[in-house]
Amino acid sequence: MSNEQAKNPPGRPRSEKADQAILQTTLALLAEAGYAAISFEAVAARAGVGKTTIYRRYSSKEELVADALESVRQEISLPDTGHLWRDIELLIESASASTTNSFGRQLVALIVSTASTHPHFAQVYWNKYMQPRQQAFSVILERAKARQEIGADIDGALVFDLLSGIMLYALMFPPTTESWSAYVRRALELLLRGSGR
Amino acid sequence: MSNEQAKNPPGRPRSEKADQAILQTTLALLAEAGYAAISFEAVAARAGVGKTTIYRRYSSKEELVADALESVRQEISLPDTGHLWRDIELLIESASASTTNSFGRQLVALIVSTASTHPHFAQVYWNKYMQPRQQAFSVILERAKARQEIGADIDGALVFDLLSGIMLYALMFPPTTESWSAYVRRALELLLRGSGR
Amino acid sequence: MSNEQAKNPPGRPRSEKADQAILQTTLALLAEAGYAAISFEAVAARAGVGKTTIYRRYSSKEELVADALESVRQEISLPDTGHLWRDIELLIESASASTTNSFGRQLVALIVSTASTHPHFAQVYWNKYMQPRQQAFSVILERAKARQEIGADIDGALVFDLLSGIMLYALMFPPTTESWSAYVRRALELLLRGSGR
Amino acid sequence: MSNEQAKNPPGRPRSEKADQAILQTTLALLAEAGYAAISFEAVAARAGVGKTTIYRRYSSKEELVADALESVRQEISLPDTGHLWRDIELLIESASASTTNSFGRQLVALIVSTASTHPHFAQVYWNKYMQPRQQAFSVILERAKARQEIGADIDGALVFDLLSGIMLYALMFPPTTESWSAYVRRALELLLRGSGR
DNA sequence: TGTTAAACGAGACGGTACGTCCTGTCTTCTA
DNA sequence: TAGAAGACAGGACGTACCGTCTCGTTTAACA
Repeated sequence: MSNEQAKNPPGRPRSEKADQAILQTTLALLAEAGYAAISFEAVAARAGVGKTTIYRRYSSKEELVADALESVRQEISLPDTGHLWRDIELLIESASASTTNSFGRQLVALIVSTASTHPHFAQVYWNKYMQPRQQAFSVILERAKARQEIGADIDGALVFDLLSGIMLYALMFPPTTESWSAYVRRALELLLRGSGR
Repeated sequence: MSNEQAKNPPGRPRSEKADQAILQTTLALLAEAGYAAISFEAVAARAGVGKTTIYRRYSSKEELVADALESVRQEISLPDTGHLWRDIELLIESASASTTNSFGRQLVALIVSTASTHPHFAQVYWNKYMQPRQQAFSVILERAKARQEIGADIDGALVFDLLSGIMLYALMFPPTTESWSAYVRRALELLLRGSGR
Repeated sequence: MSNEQAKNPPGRPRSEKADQAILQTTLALLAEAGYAAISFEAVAARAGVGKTTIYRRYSSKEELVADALESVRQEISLPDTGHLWRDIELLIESASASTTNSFGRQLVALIVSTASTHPHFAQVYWNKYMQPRQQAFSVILERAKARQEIGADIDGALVFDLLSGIMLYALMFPPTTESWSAYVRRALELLLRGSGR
Repeated sequence: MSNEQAKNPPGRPRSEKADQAILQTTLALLAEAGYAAISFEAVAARAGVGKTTIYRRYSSKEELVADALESVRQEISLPDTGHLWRDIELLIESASASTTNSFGRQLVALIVSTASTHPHFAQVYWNKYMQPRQQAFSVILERAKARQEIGADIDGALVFDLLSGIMLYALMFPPTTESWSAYVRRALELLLRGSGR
């Protein structure tokens, strides 16, 4: 077949070094000064790269940042202590840990900021960060079902979504009468109440 | 008493007309072209007002928009059909209605966009838009408790928050396998399941 | 007769104190920071006076400054040593003295700056500063004529004008090969050469 | 040799077209509306050029105008009729001609206005406009000396300066009892009196 | 081993918006 | 009715980025 093998285009190939410099600079700026501080001009200057070189790769700030995020390695640990609550506890703790550092905070803020205006952006975040966690959560609930800690009819994904939703919500409108974590725990209890734990 | 009567400050008082022109122009731009299209320059030009006049009142775009939002009249209807589900249905419908028009959409997007970077912003939105609805929701649940449709121990505010949270969440990460409303309904059912409806 | 006596206008009379404050502040600013630094705003602020109060008196920056200049007391000394050259020497020295201090320098610069665009301005300067000196110079030359130091047909005013002219000229285009005063002296010699000194 | 050949700097070179547009617009504004009407904003708008493009070249209005003046072509005609007075007559006439048009008037006014505050400005004017005329004048006097119309000891440059000076002076303080040209002629006669014409 | 064609860094281009300053006018309260 | 205080519409200032463009210079695959 003709295009089975991607033929090398003529001319000088894209510089891998420039790729790296651009992405790393983008992530660095994101962590240090936030999304608003990212501009093609700033990235180019700091990465020691021409503006054209960036425009050739990305046609908007969002594309650039999305790609930078995609390049970050993520590892999800899947706790398995044999007890539903302890597993969940560990999961939340791990999520919390990756959100409290400077980069994580900026990242969440960024997602919230641009989810509405740049859906593609949220898509990347979903695939890369949320979905794996949703699946991990589901696995944990399946194990709990097998141990008959909770009812078999409960929808793990939905519980995860509700939990994520209220975390998001609490981020925008922080609870005033109790701590953030107490609030989330209360929500979790409500969610699992009917499930005969 | 000394400061019982607020004394007029010296000098020409702020122009009420300018106040109005600024706020209305801001809201108009928000509805028409979105938050990003709002600039002091644009508002000044369209409102027929000097830039200085705006800067005298607001020191940032966010302050300006926050004040504009605060100036919008909001009315919450409190349905009372005698049936929990029908009441909730009506409430959701009304919320949905005020979100589907151009201005509402821009507004929600804006809140989500800036909640993290400008907490004050979210505060205004909470006081003006969310809290009244939370209270309305609580009233409806109280009535349902009185009719023994649901258990007396359920926390209306928390349910409202969880519901709002998942709506927000679904806005950022739209469900792929089912419709938005079906998804929300499923969540609501899960929430009220343990409550002996 | 009706208007023989300037009738007091109704209402509050103009404040003498404000008059003074305005003029002095104007002169101070002129000496300190130059003509360009003078603005109605700046004068008002520093004089502790409303902008309106200044606008009521002067309709342009030039009027204001012209009036301020007019308020400065000037004294011309008329040297009479019995020798033409010594008299001229003293006159030049005195003129030079009143030009070398900060205020004098600013003043001359100002006149040069605005002579073309604001003739009225130069008029004030002429009446107040130049004419008296021209007359003093003429008197000195008349005395020299009486002593037969110079010919009777020489036009003192014209010589003064030529001398002033070249001083002005030398101010704009400073001589490069000799000192300012040597240059002026050379000119003076040329001017009086034909006059049998 | 190393720097014999000026190496091209990296990056896109300055646009010659923009250079021209800026200078011509500056001269046009100067001729039409005077120095005060020149603003970076106005020049940019009318020249169809970004403000930045002008700021990249000039850091002040004065620099800009100085360069614009420097770009104007000037030709000095050197009359040679064989008679001193007729030559001078022609020279003055030519100088007068180039000063009576709109541009010339603005130009002289400008020089006078800013000579004191922006010496560099006067420098350009001197090199470009005055010096050539001073030299032409000297040549004419030299010829007159050769013809023995005037004494050999007369300093042409100084006479020129005195003449220029009184013209300048008469511009600032116009003669009240006689015409401008009669006044200048009288001065010229005084200057050349001792020279046995 | 050259040729060639695209990518590269650098930086200028026409623009838009920023936030500050000043202008000349106006509107209020106080004296 | 003058005065101080200060708000008003307007407009220029000088700066920062935008997204596009034009340079001279690599850099590798193809001829």
